[in-house]
Amino acid sequence: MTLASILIVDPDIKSRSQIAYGLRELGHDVSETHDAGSALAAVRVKKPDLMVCDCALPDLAGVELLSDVRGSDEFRAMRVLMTSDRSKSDDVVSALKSGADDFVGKPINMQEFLARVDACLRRPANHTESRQVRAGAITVDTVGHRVSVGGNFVSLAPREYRLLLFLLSNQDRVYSRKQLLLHVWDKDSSVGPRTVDVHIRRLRSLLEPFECDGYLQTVRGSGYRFSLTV
Amino acid sequence: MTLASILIVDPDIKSRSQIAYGLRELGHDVSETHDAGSALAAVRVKKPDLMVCDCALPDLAGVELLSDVRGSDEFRAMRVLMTSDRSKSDDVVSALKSGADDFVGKPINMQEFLARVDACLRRPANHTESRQVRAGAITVDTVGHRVSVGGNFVSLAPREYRLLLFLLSNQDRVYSRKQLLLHVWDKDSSVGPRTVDVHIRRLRSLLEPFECDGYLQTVRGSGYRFSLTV
DNA sequence: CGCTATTGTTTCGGTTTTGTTACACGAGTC
DNA sequence: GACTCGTGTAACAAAACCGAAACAATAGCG
Repeated sequence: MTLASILIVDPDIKSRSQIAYGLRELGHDVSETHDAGSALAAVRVKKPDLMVCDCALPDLAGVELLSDVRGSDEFRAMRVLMTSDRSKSDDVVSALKSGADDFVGKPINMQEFLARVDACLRRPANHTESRQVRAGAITVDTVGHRVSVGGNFVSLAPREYRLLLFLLSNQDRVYSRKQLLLHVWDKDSSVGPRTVDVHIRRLRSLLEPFECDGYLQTVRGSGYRFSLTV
Repeated sequence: MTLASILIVDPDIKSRSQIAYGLRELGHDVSETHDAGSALAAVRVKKPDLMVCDCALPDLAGVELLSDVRGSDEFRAMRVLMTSDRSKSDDVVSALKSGADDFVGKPINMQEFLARVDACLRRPANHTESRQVRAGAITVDTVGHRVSVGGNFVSLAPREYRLLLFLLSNQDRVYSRKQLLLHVWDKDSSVGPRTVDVHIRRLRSLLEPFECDGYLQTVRGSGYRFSLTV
């Protein structure tokens, strides 16, 4: 990643333009915003490789913006380098703990800053997707598309997999057949509601050898629910 | 990585013991050395997860020790955090450029230091462009573009090689045909998705004599995956 | 230029998956 | 207890999907 798209979030025009200048010198594609709101908008549009963000923003703490980004599936992989006044030494710790890739104190030493930016971009993305969804003995590896129950791999048909994953990620909630069709089947598919029953049954019989079939619960008159408690 | 094995390389007893104390407080397994020579020996024996190394060593520049480590296949993955007197501002840049994972200036702010150590350990190993990629009996030499299975060299066509290497370096992940086309074929090439099937098949038949064809797994409805576990 | 290795396409056939339907069962209600 | 509605179960047929193989196009090489 030699040339990157970088977003600077800093309310202070002076340091913002100083940073922007240094990065543009190196050929990076730089955008600038002054608060968290416009930063989020810019992130959605530009999908930058790196966000350089000050800890003190007018509308939201920089660390909270960071948490927001790390919490979203879509932008979790984006690198984030936080900055802050050197006097506020707590910021370093809280920024790094919240998942910042690096931190640079102000006033900025441009040589160091650029070296750290480079290092950030060179590194493989850190905060990768959350892989596993778990419930009791059941584990679903969403990246490897694998399901294991009590350590044994269980092979599921595609639709069974999607159904189980959906129910597992939304435990303790009842879904009507119609709702399940909406979420697990294609939105426009015209499939009879009894189809859901059949798939629930198939899932149950697959989970039965491990005594996990009870987690798929029928709610008479309403639909189905996944829950560990009876 | 909550508890780590950490090696401190610093000629100055004071800062060395200060650092060691802070790390031990957190429960890490800490060793100490004072120069590059004993550091290399210690690295070989202890295989630490992280080396904290000062830039000014009596027998060798800290940055050169870093380069040595990064140059070896065996220890490339070790994290390295460099330290140096804050006045010597060049050190930051040269350390990061040489592949340090992070840098902290002295005098050390212990809170910041520990947060940065944590961040280092949390991150996936960075400098992993190792010469060899391995999985089970399969070894891919990325420099010599050679593949051996159980000691026997296997000759692969270019595309087969790229496909195998890609899947091997991303084990246990399912890739759709589209994704594979994106990664293994050229980004804009308009190639039919079934082409992937054919290449998977060819790879399988090449691996079959060594009973490794099972590692290339079909995930019905989703794509393919390389995995050592069935 | 001609040969060969590589690469992509297509077709065919078998298997798995999937939705439907028919029927049995069982809980709740009167 | 009998009736009814909703659900469980099993069998079946259609559709989707993948593996295998044959074939065509292309590139590389002498």
